[in-house]
Amino acid sequence: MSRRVTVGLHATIVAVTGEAPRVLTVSGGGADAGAPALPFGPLDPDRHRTLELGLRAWVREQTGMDLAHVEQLYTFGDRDRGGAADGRTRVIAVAYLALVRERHPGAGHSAAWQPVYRFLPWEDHRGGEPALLRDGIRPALDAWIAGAPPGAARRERRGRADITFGSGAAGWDAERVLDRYELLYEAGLVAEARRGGAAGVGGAASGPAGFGAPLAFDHRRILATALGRLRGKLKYRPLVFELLPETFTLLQLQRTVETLAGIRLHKQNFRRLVERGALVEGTGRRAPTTGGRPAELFRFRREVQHERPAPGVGLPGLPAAGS
Amino acid sequence: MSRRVTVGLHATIVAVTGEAPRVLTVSGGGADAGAPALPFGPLDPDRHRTLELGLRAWVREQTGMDLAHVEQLYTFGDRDRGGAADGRTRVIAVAYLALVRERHPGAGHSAAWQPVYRFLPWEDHRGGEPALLRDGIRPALDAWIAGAPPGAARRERRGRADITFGSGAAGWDAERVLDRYELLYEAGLVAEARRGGAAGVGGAASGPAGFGAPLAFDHRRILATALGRLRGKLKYRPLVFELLPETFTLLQLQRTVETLAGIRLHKQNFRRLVERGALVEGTGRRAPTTGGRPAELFRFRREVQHERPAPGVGLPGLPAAGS
DNA sequence: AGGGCTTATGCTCACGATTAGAATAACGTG
DNA sequence: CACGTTATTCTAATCGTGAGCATAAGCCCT
Repeated sequence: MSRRVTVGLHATIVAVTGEAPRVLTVSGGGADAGAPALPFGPLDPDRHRTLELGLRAWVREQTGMDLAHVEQLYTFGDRDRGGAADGRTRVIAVAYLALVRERHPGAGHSAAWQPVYRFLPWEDHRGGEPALLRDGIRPALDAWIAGAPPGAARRERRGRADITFGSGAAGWDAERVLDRYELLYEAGLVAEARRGGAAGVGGAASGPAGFGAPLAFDHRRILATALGRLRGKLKYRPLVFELLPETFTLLQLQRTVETLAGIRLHKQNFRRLVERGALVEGTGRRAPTTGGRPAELFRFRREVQHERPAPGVGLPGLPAAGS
Repeated sequence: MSRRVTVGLHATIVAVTGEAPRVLTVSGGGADAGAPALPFGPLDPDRHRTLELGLRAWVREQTGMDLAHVEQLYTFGDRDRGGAADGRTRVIAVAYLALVRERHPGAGHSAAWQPVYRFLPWEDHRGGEPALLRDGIRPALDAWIAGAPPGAARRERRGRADITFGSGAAGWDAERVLDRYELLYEAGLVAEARRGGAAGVGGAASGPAGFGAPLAFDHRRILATALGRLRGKLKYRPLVFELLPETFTLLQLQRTVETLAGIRLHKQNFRRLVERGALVEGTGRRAPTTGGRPAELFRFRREVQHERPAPGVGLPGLPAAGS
């Protein structure tokens, strides 16, 4: 007879502390060699009036945390995506992104904050291109490209690698996080690729470890989706402020954006964009000094959302939207 | 006992013919007074290996059409979203956007192409602001605003109306299709709002008809999501070419973009952007004349996708992305 | 054949926005 | 009080866009 369908609700909960973006994880499921997992739980059609409410309930239960900003990311439903306890249930995953300010993992829970760049180390370009990219990933990709039959197939692989990892004429596109993860997956360069095919086969793979730390199930794919979406949305929605305290200095704001975008920004121009966009207003107060001239504390002007069509912090490449 | 969960796969299939964007509909479900519906069907966990394959299977069955470009839009899961035959099944809807070139509704099927702007008439600004907006919607929204208690609540409503319908300082933002539909829904200005609350209550509402033609279930919300996504994505992905024949004139290309974006564009500048972006290449041939100097036929350069990070057709407001 | 209409295509000019960096201000410390 | 550090202001060069003028190349008509 027909298999049952279950809908799982998955949360990518992101905070920024100590100049690193962090994601909240719980201890992972059995078959996946104990890799950490994102908080998740099945939709209860009786108790959960909406998907988002169900997600919030599960997160509260598993991490003791109440979410503020929540948005839906994507729905994953491949038969072999894993996540089914037995083979008789088809598990669909609806993934969400949540942004939180502080890092209180809620006492009495096993949840822990992990640096996002542990799982996606090739995404952090704040100190220039990571060595892992030059010494590890690009050579491995070159081998993968060379592994295709000459001609169209090989050109195809090279084209994809060039555009996603910014090797060609075009530079690094910070938003293509998911494209990069999926390319590495296809090339067999992340551990999850070797759990491959049939769900429940489990067990760690032999051979080289793969780049970055793995997550349970397809949760690293979800994380990549989340980071890509977040990076893209920073440009036209004032999302950063969900991650910052009530008042902050412009440098704090800039560092938070840089942390998420994984690139460094020009200080003076960043300030100008933020101020011209009227995203913030100065409180008279100044921040405790950290070695130099004390900075003024600013506050997010929530009104912008009702004034301008696409308020966001400027990221290079794309000029600020909404004249 | 626990209700069952079903996953529905919904397709918003869009084509552009005769200077109008069109969406493929099938004859609607019973409870909704025969309003047309989008093609959809439940995920079969045994037969459908992926959600997208399931969608394609349902579309082929209901419309005889094979889809090329397909992308996921959003997953709707509110308990009261309708779509359940009985009250004992919880129906989650995964919505997709598909783009097709021609308009062959597949013989022997009840499917039919409907102009998108029949359902969202306030979205077509190619001939200036539609009269419906000035004479119908804005006054109705003003009444809705005035219906809130004075103070914060009323300011809140006015702010939302201003930003979504572009009444304030900021102009019309073509991408906010979903925001506008949801505002009209909340204000009770679309027919679906009166089917309200409990699923299956059905029956047409009394009172004024509401703006635009309704669709079954929450399918107009899905359509609004699709149009908004499409408008946004035109800017940084070469999606238009999925809707055009193999060769086309630059004016055809421009008209197709205008049709979807719902606004008119400056001809010379549009050409410049398309050509500078190297999105197209001229074939030597020229199109059959339509009254003036014959135009050259162009072809989409598929290679761009492997050259530039964000190739798309230029839309005003936002400069073309990807230096 | 030539004038007039229509659409295509090429080009210019003004303006606003962005990039990059110099210059100056304000604080703590030795 | 000079120095290191961070904040903040300002400038110059460059690029991209918005708008419109001018020219080209077909058709139709007289």
